[in-house]
Amino acid sequence: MPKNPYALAVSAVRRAVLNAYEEAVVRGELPAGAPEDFDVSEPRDKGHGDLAANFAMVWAKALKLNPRKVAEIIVADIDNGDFIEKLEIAGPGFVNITLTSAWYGQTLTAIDEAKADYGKSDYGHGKRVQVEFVSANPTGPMHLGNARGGVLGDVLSSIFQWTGFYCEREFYLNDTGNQVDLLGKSMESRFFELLGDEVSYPFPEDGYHGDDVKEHAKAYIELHGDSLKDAPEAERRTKLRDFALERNIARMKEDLARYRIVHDVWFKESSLYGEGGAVDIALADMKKNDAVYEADGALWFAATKFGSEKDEVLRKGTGFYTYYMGDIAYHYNKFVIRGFDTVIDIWGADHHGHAIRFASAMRAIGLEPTRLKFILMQLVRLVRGGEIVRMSKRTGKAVSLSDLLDEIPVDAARFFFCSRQNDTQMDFDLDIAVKEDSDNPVYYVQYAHARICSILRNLLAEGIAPKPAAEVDFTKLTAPEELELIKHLAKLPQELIMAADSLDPSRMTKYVMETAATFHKFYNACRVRGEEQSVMDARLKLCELTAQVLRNVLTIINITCPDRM
RNA sequence: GCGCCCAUAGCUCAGCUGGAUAGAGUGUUUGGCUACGAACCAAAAGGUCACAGGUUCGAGUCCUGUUGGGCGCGCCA
Repeated sequence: MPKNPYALAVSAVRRAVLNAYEEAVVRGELPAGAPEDFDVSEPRDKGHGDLAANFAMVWAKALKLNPRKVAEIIVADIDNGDFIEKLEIAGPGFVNITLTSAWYGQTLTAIDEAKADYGKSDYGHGKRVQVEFVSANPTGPMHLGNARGGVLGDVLSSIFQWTGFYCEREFYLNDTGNQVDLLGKSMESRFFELLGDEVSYPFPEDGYHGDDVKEHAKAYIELHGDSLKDAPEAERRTKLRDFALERNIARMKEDLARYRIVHDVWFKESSLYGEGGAVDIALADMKKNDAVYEADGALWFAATKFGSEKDEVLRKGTGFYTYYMGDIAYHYNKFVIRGFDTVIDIWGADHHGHAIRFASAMRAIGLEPTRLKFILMQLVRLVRGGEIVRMSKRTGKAVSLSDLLDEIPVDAARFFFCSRQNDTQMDFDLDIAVKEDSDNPVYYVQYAHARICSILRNLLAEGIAPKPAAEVDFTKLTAPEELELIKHLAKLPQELIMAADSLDPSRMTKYVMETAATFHKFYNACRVRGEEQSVMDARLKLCELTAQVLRNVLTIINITCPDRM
């Protein structure tokens, strides 16, 4: 498994401090009873060293001593080990730590050993995680919310895979229920229209008015003729509905593939129903837990017994199950039947009420609610020329994912949607996204990579290639810009772990932008070509490894990493 | 009415889960290529972190209230 240089430094510091404390207690210099928990992290201000520890301030209260006094005692007798160069007491009692050149060298060596795997860890210990995302209604084209959720889910899944989880990407296909029936009715109406009968089946008031339905109906007639005209109504609607669904699903898969998203599983809602299906099993469980009752001709979930504010209908008076029941059965299937340890559902923020209510459903089927996590995305608004864009110019309907991809490159779209935290509302500025220059952050990052490739090419043309890490003297790297860059590269594995913990893929775009910025600063401060041999070797290696890190992160975000641009 | 989310520089956003003098990008002003890619870098300017309390060594970050914006409260999905 690749190393995590940042975590190694942090734990080395922590161990050294705790050891020094134990010895101080034995000598009677400090009282026992200090809490073990304290923070070792990178200080905000770079002038405060590579790492800073706050143990003195955390302990001061418990030990009834002045924080600076505590710090002095610990620092006076600490064993520096391999990684700590020096410790300084500062401010109210912070201890600032400078790391040794050995640590910097080991960091670069670790990256060189792991290469395309650098960043990976076994943090997840193979735990099974499922990320369900997009799950767009198959009654029409995907919208911008799906575009945002698509990238979030896709990148989050990659983050889980990089941090040692087993992760599947899933699309929940709502192929049954009112909305889909309405699609069947809309198809039926278009079908008769095309056959010249506009009166027998008037278009449903709340039907799907889009041209896509007309096209589906036309295609059906071209393929199968008009035989359905005389078929029983139910059969006709079902056939037309399924035909439209299949075509919509195929189109969604195409659009998603174009967007570089491939789901492992497309799970059909309809498969939950029927004899012995997940609905039956989950319902039996709920009955066992005394969670259901009948009233007013409907079957109810006694959600108030499980923490909700009001009860919910599971089976309507019509005999059909509600979406809620389907969703309970679906999650029963995920956890109990398929054995996922954790499930992440990525939904639009308009579903947050449902997300909150779902905790009681989890309890009712005997599952710990925290195993199910929701990411609720706020709305996306398109902005062009300072104005909010509501409709697509071409179709007059809401802007769809494929409309968006017609207009801007996939790299830019993915990077942009991944660059904001999911709980913020976001404005997508088309003017910037469409620009292929440095205003667009994705090019800033790609430029850094192309620039490094150019350096490597130029030197290779002169017969100079990067050497293996073991043959490079990294102690030659001493400039602040060099050390900053190495420190930043060291953080990738930890950054991935934090992204997995906080379910926040935007950390990766932030990280890679900072990687690019840190490199550009180094580039402007330090030359590679023409320096003394050992310095050149070290800097060239640093360039090569920076490019490697950029590639690894861009692979996670799944955007291209050009050698030239 | 009740519930969830949000509010940080003119604009778009960070702020490492409570740390030291609140940071980037963009826009404005200025400087840096006969030297590895100037799609870059450096500097200046720009702030009552919506408002008022509270918690503690320490609050943009946590708790309460207020204001303003988004969303939700169905035998819809």
